[in-house]
Amino acid sequence: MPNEASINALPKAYDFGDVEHRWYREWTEKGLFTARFDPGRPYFSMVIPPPNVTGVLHIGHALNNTLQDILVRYKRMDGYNTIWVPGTDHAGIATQIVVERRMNSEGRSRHDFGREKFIQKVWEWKESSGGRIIEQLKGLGCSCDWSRERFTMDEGLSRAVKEVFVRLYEEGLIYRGNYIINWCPRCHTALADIEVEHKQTEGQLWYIRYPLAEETRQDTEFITVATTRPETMLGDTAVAVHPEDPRYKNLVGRDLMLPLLNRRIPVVADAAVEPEFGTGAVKVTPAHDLNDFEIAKRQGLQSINIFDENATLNESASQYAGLDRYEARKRVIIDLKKQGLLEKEEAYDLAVGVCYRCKTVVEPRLSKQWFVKAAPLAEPALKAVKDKRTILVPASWERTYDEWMTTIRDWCISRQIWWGHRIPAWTCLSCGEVIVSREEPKACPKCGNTALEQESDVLDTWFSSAIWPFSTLGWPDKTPELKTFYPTSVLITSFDILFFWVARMMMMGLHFMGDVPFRHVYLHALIRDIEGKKMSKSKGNVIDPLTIMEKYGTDAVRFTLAAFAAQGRDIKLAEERIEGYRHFVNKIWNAARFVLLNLKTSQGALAEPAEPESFHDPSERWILSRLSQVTGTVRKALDEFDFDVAAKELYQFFWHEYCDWYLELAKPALTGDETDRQDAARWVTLTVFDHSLRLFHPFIPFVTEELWQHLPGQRDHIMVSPFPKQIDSWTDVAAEDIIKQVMEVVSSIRNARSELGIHPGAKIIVMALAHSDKAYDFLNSQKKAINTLVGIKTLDLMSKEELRPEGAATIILEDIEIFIPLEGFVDIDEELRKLTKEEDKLNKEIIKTEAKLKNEHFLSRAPQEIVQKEFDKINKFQIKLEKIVSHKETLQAILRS
RNA sequence: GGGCGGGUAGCUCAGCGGGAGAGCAUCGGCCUUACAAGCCGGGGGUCACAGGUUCAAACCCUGUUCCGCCUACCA
Repeated sequence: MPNEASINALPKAYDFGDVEHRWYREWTEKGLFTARFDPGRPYFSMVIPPPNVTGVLHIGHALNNTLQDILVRYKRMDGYNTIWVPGTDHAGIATQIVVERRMNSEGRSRHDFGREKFIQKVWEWKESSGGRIIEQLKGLGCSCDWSRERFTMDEGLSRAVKEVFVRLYEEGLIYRGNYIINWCPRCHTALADIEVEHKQTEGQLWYIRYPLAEETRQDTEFITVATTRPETMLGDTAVAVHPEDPRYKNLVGRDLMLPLLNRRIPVVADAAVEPEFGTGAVKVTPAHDLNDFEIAKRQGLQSINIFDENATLNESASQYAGLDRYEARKRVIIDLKKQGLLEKEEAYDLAVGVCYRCKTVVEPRLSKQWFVKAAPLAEPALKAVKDKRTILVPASWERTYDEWMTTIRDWCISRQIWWGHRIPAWTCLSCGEVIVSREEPKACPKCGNTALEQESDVLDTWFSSAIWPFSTLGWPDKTPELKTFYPTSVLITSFDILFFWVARMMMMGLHFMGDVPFRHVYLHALIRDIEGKKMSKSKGNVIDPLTIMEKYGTDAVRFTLAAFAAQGRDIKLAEERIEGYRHFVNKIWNAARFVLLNLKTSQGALAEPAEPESFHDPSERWILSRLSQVTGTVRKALDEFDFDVAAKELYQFFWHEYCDWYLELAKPALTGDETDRQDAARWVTLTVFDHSLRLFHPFIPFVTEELWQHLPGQRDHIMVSPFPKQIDSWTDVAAEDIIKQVMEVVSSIRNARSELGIHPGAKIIVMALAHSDKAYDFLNSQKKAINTLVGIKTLDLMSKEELRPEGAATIILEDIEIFIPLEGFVDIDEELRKLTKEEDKLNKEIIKTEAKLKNEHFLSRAPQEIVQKEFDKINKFQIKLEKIVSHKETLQAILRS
């Protein structure tokens, strides 16, 4: 891009269309995203939360990755060795469902293909349609090191997964066993506890009579049990009561006849039974309920599995076999009613578990699965956060993290699907020995038999995600990446996967790397619609980032997300917000046009004046002072993950200080013919603009790069230019005070003009009376500036002796009075009304302040500077009040005459 | 049942001990040669309610109430 500083190069409005692609391509081609390994520099590293390979960019991804990109761009500009490792997740269940669905639409199932062929089909799908989200992340501007992109199923990561599994098994931290797990009848697989969502549902509690077996009946005919799932009675193997419950004490040990199936089941005593609930007697279905399973273990009861993988009743349910679970429920109730065994039916709310992928109601089911022992891994992970080796931001999540880590249960990691990391375990068909190994074993090490069968289950996708921070850096090899960039600096993710992912990475990172996987974890909020509801396709309230990026530009979307990313609060997003920030991007664009127009130059960089502070105008010293402060604020905010603070500070500064005031103040100097003044103004105008662009760049990379390239001087790329630093020598309190006062005078004149209904273009005369030498000097030196900003004919300074003009609108400031003489224009009654209003307000303030100052406690206990402030305040009020009263008298005199 | 967060301008939210703020919306006036996707100006709030601590409370404490979310094996 040539450095032609010509406004002709910039159209009137920002058209982001080709700009975004052009710069992204150039950044990539020049390898600017590639990790840096310069010795002697600090490092900054992140791994991306890998999106599902089936995924499409949604607004949550857009937020998550915008925040990451802001940080990494900031750190890269600030001189760090940066790496941002991207990649995707193989998403076992989700991906398998996608591919199966395609097959189903062709009337085939995965079983028609068989395991190997099916997996091949998934890979084919992945190559052709998967990873679309990667392209979308590029569209978002993400500066990931794409040369290091990983996939959880790629060769290296698969090797890491195998290594982790084998080591954990050898250490006794992975085991296999028969337990109750959550079974999804739709996905045909086990799920981990946290993969089950609980949905509050209106259900019923059915009270069923279980008759005592005939020969054991004595005083009692039956026991009534209460259940929300009557169909599971078909798998009952006992009824349990509390051992101390007097109602049932004499029944323990007797037999019941299980209705409908007429099977004998015993009454057992178990302390887990809550006598207060229901009837105090519980039906025990060990194969389909966790509690019942525990009771059965203690009481030595058998388990009867009554469901198949679809949650359809199997042959154990005899006459009910082949029925779906809900169909079976209806039939069971009808049949019980017929036999007079249904005592009553109550409405009852309960939380049913559903699969987090497909929302199907899960079925607790006894089966043989692989588990990770959680407690030994959780303990160091818990401690690392307590010791602040990993800092959670916002810190309020620590409590939740602690809670989860201390109540954590073993993690079921086996899944009965095909797409995923197949568990590296083999069973000897001859002696039953289980062999876990990195390589496929040739023969059983115990009996030597060569007939071995590999475990058909695959691992939970989160198992491979848990090692992402080091597997992506090359583990188990000792790579330079691993050495340079682990532990990663920050993980940015959404709080809803704190348990699924963050906690498990903590466990695995500490266990295998001996150090935490990240120094900071920044947990951002969820994006909701404007009513605070979760966005979902079914509700139709989704904001699609791709659509709005196309409509408003990527920069506008990014800036909006950053500006709304306040810690600890959900983001309610509406499209209008994005539109607002598009206007802002356009404002920057137009400011650039102005700046370039006034540089009127195709020359090289502007030289910095020898001693800027010595001859600059107050407006110039003021804007440089503000720039320096803002730079400090932005840096601090980014360092503390206050993205919204940084974005809003920049917005406010650029628009409402630089554009609204500084550029307006600079116009006369820029367009005038005093060379010195012009040079100074040009230098300041350009310097502040240049610094602003760089401060903005992490937020809005495209427009800033485009504009920066138009600025004069030799230019590389803004994304690798230094991030501005606070310059203390630019701080200038005196200049800030002057400009603050200019603003006050200007605003008050504009206000009066507007309220008087005077056309803004009318070249009126304004007179000003100073009540102090300081005020006089101020007016004298700044009258040109005031003139420029208000657009008046002249600002005349009055001497104290002069009479106040009659029939003039009057503005009373602290030690300045301003008159707009407009005979006939001024409504004296209206003026009096306004003055009285202001008088009342002042009186109220004075009374309030006086009360404070009369309070001995206040005088003795409040800090000295606060007391002084109150004295100053009342002083100021009184001076102003005097003038108001005096002016009122003048007006009243006019009215009387 | 337990935990967390929140009720501040019409809307979305900052502020979290010392004179109530922003953006958007709204109303009025301006095509002022960077920008009408703009400029200038205005109106609008017992900071959920009730107590308490303090010289001083939107801000700290207690209680009440309403709204979110997370968590939980009472069948």
